[in-house]
Amino acid sequence: MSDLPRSLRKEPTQERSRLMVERILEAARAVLAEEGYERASTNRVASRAGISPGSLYQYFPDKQAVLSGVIDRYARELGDELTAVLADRLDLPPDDLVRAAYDGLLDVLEEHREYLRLVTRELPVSRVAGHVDAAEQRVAELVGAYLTVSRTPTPWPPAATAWLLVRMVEHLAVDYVLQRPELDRDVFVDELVHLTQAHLVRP
Amino acid sequence: MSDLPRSLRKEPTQERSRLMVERILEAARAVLAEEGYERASTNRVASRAGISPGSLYQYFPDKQAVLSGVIDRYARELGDELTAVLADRLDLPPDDLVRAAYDGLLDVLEEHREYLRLVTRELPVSRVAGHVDAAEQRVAELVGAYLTVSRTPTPWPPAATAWLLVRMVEHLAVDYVLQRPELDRDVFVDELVHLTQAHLVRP
DNA sequence: GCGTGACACGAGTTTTTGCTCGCATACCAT
DNA sequence: ATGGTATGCGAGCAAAAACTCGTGTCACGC
Repeated sequence: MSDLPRSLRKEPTQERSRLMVERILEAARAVLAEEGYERASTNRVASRAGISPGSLYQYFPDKQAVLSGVIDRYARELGDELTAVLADRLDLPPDDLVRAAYDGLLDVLEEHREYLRLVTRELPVSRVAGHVDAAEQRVAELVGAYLTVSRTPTPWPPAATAWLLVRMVEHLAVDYVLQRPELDRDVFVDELVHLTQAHLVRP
Repeated sequence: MSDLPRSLRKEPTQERSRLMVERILEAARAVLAEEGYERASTNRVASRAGISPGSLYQYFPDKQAVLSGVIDRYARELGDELTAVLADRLDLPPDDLVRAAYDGLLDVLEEHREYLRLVTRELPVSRVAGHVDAAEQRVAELVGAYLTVSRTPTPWPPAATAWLLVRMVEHLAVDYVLQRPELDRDVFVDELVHLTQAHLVRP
């Protein structure tokens, strides 16, 4: 029932109200992306959505809940796609797996480039951290589980290795997508694979 | 003289006014760190500094200038220390250089942990980007110059190699300092060195 | 059809924001 | 001392913010 503790003020029951929540979140995303964090006021979001402020507050208890909604949806979406991409490639032979996974990762990030910029550049990280951490956690767990199950020999405890690899690859991949440096994509992916193997395979 | 184009409204000439600018920046830093970005209003900063709003606007043209001042000072400070630490170790034998540099890097970051959290977690990155980019640029240039001068064989153009190394090491080091994972510091530094060499030395 | 609750509205309240301005005080050269 | 300039004050303004509430509309079960 009310399993959304303070994220939504009331459960939308009719179809049009579900659509209303949709419009609000979409408008919030657009305002955030186009006008920045400081100008993302509830009034502006409502106006952009073509609705009245009152309607917004019918579903969201406060401004923070609206922004959280945007981030949450995105983090969940991206987390879903990432874990799906990884899971999809889990049965490949280990030699191809890492490259295929990073290739898929870049695809997903490219696809959500705009949204990625919004969450990582436009919002104060502290407001995003909780939601994004959850998504990162899922990926790190998946990686850790794979390392354990596949009995890949790891130089560190699997959790620590997963931490390092996920952090390293994620940051580099996000920077690559957002900054588009003069660096061929295949060369870049090769390097991610190379670095990963360098960590895993010790002399 | 007026080499601070629009950052300060007027050049503080007397001693007490220089102290006032100081108090404002310190108060802004404290409010930002303790209460977060949204609550960092000019009134609150002035009140925290124990001065009047009017005095704040005597030196800063607008709110943005105050926040910029905080970030700018920090970015400059950190950039100075980082380049100093690196430059200091530039004459070490290449085998020790990288490790010594990363060790120094971690020292500097640890030392500024609070400030680091403020700039990387509390502020919208888009507001920080310009200032931090400058500091990162200095470091990347230094690394690129070293690679060129020392005739270190690089798999990529020096600029691209510098980009990858700086991004990788910086992100991992910042995450390490801010998240304090269960990972021995020496082991971590060793790994940074290992990864660096893995990139530089190709099979 | 019709009544009842869900839904949407938007003018309006209250609070906070960024910022100014007239006036008081402190400083320094003379 | 004295005058002028630099500095500091804080009440207060206009704009914008978050959020409410009384009123009206819709849609669905009966």
